[in-house]
Amino acid sequence: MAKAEMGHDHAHSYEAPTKLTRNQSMVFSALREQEKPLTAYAILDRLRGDGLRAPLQIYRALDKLMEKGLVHRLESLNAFVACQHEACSGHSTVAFAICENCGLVDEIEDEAVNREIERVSRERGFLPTRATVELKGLCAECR
Amino acid sequence: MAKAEMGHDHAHSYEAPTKLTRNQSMVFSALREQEKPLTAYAILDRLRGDGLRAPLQIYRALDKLMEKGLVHRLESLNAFVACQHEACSGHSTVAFAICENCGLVDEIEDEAVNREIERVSRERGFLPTRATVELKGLCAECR
DNA sequence: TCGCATATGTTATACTGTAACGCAACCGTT
DNA sequence: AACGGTTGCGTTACAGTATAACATATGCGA
Repeated sequence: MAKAEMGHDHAHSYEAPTKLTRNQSMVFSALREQEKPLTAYAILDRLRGDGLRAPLQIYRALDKLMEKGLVHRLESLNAFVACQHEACSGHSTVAFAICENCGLVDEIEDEAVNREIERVSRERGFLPTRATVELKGLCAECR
Repeated sequence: MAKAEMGHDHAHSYEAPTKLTRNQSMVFSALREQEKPLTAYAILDRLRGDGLRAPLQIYRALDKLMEKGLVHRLESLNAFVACQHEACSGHSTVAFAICENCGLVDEIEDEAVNREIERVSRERGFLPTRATVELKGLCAECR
């Protein structure tokens, strides 16, 4: 994955792997250290010692990290989690299985689920650009 | 008191239609008059003329309406929409196709999508209690 | 270098949702 | 009808989530 750190030649076919800024890498680290999803304000609390003070600093970093596919937002929790794959470039839909007991999140990429979502959209003439699939329940450890 | 969580097959009949309270029916009417989802505060604004003043009045009514299956919450919008079926109180998962152009929402109940979600959960030992499936894109009219 | 796009810092504010309290209406039992 | 439990209602205050607006700084390409 070490790629084009010194962007000299722009082959525009893949997404450009840009280096993270200081705030972005602090926010990303905070999320990676935690297995569980964190709200923006929880991230802020962890980073106050590192000089971050305002929610906007967190939200801006999160926006960029999501663009890069390094972080996902869990709509049903208003929280954010580090991608468990190698940077989901965002093309394929991912589902999240969220344990209501321990809080762990499993990131699921499943071909058949995506295919059925595509089919049901097509059947209705709906042209999807983004899908949110979040399951709440009990994980294998907690059930 | 305990209702069956799954496999409750009232295909067409509506079940135990408890009467709505005054606030509940005002909130429900506000949602039905609108094709599009409304936030709690948008509902409140529409009902100020009818004597409602506080967000909590809206949220309490919404909670009950969701319990009854008359209203759904759209997590990705922080908004609420009237059920398009006859009270989805059967706990089958519904998906929502949300048009990013016109704001219309199509409520989709699809067997195959649900089956694949069940399967992928089972494969990972995850025991789901609730699923959120929300698609963003362009509806048939707007594409 | 200049110029532009992006990143940052800060303050203030908007939007979304609950806690806690007391009172009122309803309902099933005496 | 009186009691007592449950649910609903109204209000104030507040917690939690997210963005607007503005100013400054930093990096990078022409």
